[in-house]
Parts: sequence; structure tokens; C-alpha cells
Amino acid sequence: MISLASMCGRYAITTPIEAMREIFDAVGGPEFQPRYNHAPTLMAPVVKTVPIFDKGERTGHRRVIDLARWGLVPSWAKSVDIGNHTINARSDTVREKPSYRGAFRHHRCLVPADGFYEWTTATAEKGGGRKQPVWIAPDQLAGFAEPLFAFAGLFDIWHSLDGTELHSYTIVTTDASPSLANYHHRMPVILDRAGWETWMTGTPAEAAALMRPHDGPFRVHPVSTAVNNVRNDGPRLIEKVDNPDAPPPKPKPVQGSLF
DNA sequence: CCAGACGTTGTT
DNA sequence: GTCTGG
DNA sequence: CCAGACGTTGTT
DNA sequence: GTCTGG
Repeated sequence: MISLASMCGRYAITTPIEAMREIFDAVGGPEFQPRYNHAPTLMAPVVKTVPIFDKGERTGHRRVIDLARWGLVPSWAKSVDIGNHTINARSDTVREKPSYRGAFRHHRCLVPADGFYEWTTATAEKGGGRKQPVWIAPDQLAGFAEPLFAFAGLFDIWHSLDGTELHSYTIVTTDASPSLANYHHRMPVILDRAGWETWMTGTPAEAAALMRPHDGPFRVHPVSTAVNNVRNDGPRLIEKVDNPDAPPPKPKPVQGSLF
């Protein structure tokens, strides 16, 4: 039996930017290298809406892809340090927390991802508490509508003392859906295409109604612990491994030990 | 009034 | 920025 | 999320 | 144990 795992603290975003523009009906966004091991504090694409003005009149809005840093830094922060603790925002308190409430009212965005990782902890009798990473992705063969996820995100803009602008984001979390509860009790909020526009441009109440567990269907399989180290990257990280319970490599014997 | 926090995960 | 604690 | 650091003196 | 960096 598997218990507890982590949260959405690592994911993959490898879909080419042109494909993302098409899927999200968005403009902009720089080229970027595919990332199979996207981690907090790194930059990744987010989708936001910006108003369109014509002769001073607001005539509508359009979707734009931007890069932002994972770990939300509120506009009032004195430093980026807070971003180490704001990679996720709990959906049940996001409207009250000082770090998130402003962004929830005015800066909701989509966070594209091909899938995400969780680290499950095997029970003592099975794995002695080792953490096993698993890969979770949309199962299109089983009916998931999109080739990638759109996480519900919030962004903000922070100005450093020298005036540099930092765009940053966080991923909203909720309780795990039934199909993922075996791996962990929390999960990121995933939005279907039908919810994208409302999440970004609806009222706060309308957006809040979208913050609920998505029940897939998902593909889930164990992957190598190579993903643990953020310096590792590449498609092999999401490949299924067959011996997830194999013990970790033995530490090298130390010369001069008592044994 | 000023000073200080402002966050998430998972923990026996 | 805005709220809480002292 | 995990990995890795976590300290001081003085020093060409 | 706890914080920083990626």
C-alpha cells in the first residue's frame, strides 16, 4: 500500500511554443527548451489575458503567453525570498491570504504542463520510507481532451530596487481526486478548456467554482529517481521504470571505517 | 502608534 | 499593501 | 519538489 | 533541523 506523497513541486513542459499558441489561442511567448524537470524558481510559460484598447476604449482582451518565475512574489514583497514558499496556493484560503488575494482578484492565469511528478512514500514494511517519484499525465486515449494540462495559476509583478520587473506565478492546489488519492491527498487544480476563459476573465466567484479536483483520466507510472536532481533533464525522466522498489545505490565504503 | 508577517508540503 | 500583535 | 549547505581566519 | 538554490 502506498501512502503520502508530495504535491505539485515539479512538472514537465515540452510542448513547442507554436503548438501552445494554437491550443490556447494566444500570441507571444519566446522560444524555450523543452523541460522534463521544471522546478521552483525557474522560468516557464504562463497564459494570461491582456486588455485591448482602441482609441482609448477598452474593446476586449486577448491571450498572451509570457515567461514567469515559479514561486509567486507579491508586488509588496521586499525580496524574492518569499517565492521559496509560494509555489502552491491552497484553493480553500487563496482568497484570504495576503500573498494571494490580490492576484486571485486580478491576475489569474493558466500554467501549461504536459504532466507532473509526485513523490510517493512507500510504507515502512515495503520501502522503509523511501520516496518513489511517479509521473502523472493526461490520458488522451481514455478521453482526456487536451494533450497537455492547464493548471489554475496566479501571477504577480514585482519590482526590484533597481526597477527590474519580475513576473512570477503559483499553482493552485486542492484535494486529490479519487483516482489520484492513492498517491497523495493533494493535487494541482486542473482546468478543462471550458474553464479557461472563466478562470482568467470571470468574476472571483465564478473562478472559485472551478477550484475542484479533476478526475482525469490520468496515466500514472513510477519513474527513475533521476528526476530528484534538478540538474537532470530529458525525456527519459518520464519513462516508466519496472523496479521502483529497488533499493537506492549503496554508499561507497569509507576507508578507515571500523569494519 | 510601530514592527513584523505575509507560504506550502508533510510531520509522531 | 494590509493585517495582527504588542 | 529535492539536493546541498550549514564556518572562520587570512591569504597571491 | 532549516534554509537556499535550482
